[in-house]
Amino acid sequence: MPLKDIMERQNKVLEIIISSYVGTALPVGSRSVSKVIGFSSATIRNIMSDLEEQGYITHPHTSAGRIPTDKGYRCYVGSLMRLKNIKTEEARRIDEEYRLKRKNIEDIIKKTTEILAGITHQTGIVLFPKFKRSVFKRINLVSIGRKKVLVVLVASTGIVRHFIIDTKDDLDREVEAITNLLNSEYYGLTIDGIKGKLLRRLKEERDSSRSLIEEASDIIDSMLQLFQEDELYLGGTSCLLSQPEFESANSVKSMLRIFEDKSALSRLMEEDLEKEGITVYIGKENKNKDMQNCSIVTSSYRFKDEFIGRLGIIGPTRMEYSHLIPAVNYISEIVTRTLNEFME
Amino acid sequence: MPLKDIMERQNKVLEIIISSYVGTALPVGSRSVSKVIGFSSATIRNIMSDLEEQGYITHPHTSAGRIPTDKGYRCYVGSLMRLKNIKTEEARRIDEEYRLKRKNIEDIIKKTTEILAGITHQTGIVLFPKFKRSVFKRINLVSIGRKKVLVVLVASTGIVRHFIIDTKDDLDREVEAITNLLNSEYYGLTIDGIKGKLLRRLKEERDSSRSLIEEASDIIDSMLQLFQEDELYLGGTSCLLSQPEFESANSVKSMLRIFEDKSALSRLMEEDLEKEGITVYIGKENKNKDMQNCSIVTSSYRFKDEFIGRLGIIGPTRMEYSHLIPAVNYISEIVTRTLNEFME
DNA sequence: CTTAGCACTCTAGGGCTAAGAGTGCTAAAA
DNA sequence: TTTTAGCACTCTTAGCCCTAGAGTGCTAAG
Repeated sequence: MPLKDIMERQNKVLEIIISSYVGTALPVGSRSVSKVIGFSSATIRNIMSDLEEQGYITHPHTSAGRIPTDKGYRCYVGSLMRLKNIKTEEARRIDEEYRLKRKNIEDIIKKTTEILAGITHQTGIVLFPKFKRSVFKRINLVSIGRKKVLVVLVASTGIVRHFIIDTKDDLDREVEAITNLLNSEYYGLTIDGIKGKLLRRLKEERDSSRSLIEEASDIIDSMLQLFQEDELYLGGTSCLLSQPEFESANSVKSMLRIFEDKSALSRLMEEDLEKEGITVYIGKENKNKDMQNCSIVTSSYRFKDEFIGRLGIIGPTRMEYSHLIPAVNYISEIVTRTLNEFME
Repeated sequence: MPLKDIMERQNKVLEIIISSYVGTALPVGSRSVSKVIGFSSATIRNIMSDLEEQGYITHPHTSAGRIPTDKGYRCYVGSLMRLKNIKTEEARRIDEEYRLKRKNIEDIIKKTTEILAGITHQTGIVLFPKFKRSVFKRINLVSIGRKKVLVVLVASTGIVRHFIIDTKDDLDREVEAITNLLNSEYYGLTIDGIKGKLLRRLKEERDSSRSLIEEASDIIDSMLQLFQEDELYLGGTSCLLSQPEFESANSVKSMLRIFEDKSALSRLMEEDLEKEGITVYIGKENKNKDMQNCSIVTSSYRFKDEFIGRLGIIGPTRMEYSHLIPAVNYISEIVTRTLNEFME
């Protein structure tokens, strides 16, 4: 038999093993594969033996069937798998959710985690839009007490951030002037742009209207601090736990550690922010130890052709990639559309 | 022996059982109690038998020591327990955390969940200050596009909420007028007050400056919606899980369900909002099934003598009440002070 | 009322066994 | 040369029995 056919048969067997294991979480024996593919169980055993040698599948123990390795899943996701179209029923449900008017971006993002979880039955993850990356649209200072000013920032993406600062002097009268100054000076710049421009200004105008500039400088400092923060939202953390891989308390705990210390997840998503399309990390491909039994499927969403955030799911490596990858993709497109529509 | 002494000895034994069990999570045998109290193990067994009959302790099985029942803990918390003073080291740590300048209330509240968890080694819970209950201080409308207005609300407590509304007309010019109108009309009222006043206004001025009033009405509607939401923050969800009661995956899952569906917890805390001092719910005293292996210790925090929110901890019924109750109390006092100072 | 003594109960853990699932190898069949 | 049938082998799982140990409850004596 020519080499091509051997490969093809191996692939077919691997595919059968994976799709069976993904559904049942039970090791797959040669007999059950033989029923699907037509060859005898002995032949299948030979093929399986080859697949195991090449590292695509393993044994939990001698007398058990085979289960896919991370490498097996990777091969499946990379070439074997046929992506399924998202079900019209699901698409309808998603569309419906986003058709409802939302009152701010936080609202949209939080809802998105729930939708991700609801559709995929995994835990939904959304990295909040990066304020840092979006351009500055509007600042408003509101005096709310003696020497207390509320600063409200609006980015072009519609993200709003606010913080309260204590000013050196009572600024009640000057609030409007500073607001106007900041707005006209910095409109349309990114945060980095604002910072640069501010520093130049400070050098040029050492003497004139000093206190105003100083106050503005304080405000920008607070802003910069505020934007360092990553915000990561999770949804459907408990629906995951009905999966058999979380029968042991230990695996549940490592999952919880992931959920609680969000920094690892958020770093991971941030690194891939600029990546077009879907990214999949399978098991050991994750650097974080707690995540090495998990797969993570993510995709970035955009605002006016700029990637501003990323969303996806995390679950056991045994997940229905062929179905979930299109789902994540679809949701990221809808989020993109919704955010763009939200700001017209 | 007079009745009083019998009672006293029973109490003493119950206290020993509880404080031992709280520390080790191991059933307490008669011999170990006898070592502490001086009587022989046989005597202790008699006393234990009485305590069991009265429902304060049980057996996991015949040949095991005793463990406290919910009723036992209740009795301990209600009368037996001697509250310990908070350790100066802990108090110092807490004070330090709150001395750092925070940039907004969300920040303070989130930090508080972490501090609660860090000090008590349970999961920290904070019910966000009720916007509904605080009086209106400042509203700001910011035009951020054609027919899009950002509404920023500031309550006297310093809580800030924002939402974006679509207006019927392009309001760019009128934004300031509406802002001023709303500010002067409604300053110092609660939400309910604003609603009432608005409705009266609408009736009186059927003809004059109609569109203005209509716009204002829209805004208030969105506001009212926004304040229905409860916000509950949790911290230290995974530190709990090192406790032996969470060895079984099932118990972990029911805990996760509590964490994920926050509405039950938040309802519970809201109900007790007006209660002075510490509230403790032990095991079956909780109506929610998932919580029946847990105890919840909470206390309200205030703004200017008004209860505005509530904070506390949730953990296994086996917790060090004598130590944790003062800790929760202390933190609620510090949060009260911090919030009041934050707005002077 | 307290205590010593003793029989009794129950759990946890180890060792053993049998059933079942699935493999790997070999030799025969296609 | 590839496929298949057959069979011995391995390993897990569940159940069973047993023992050691912890702790009780009861009784009778102090």
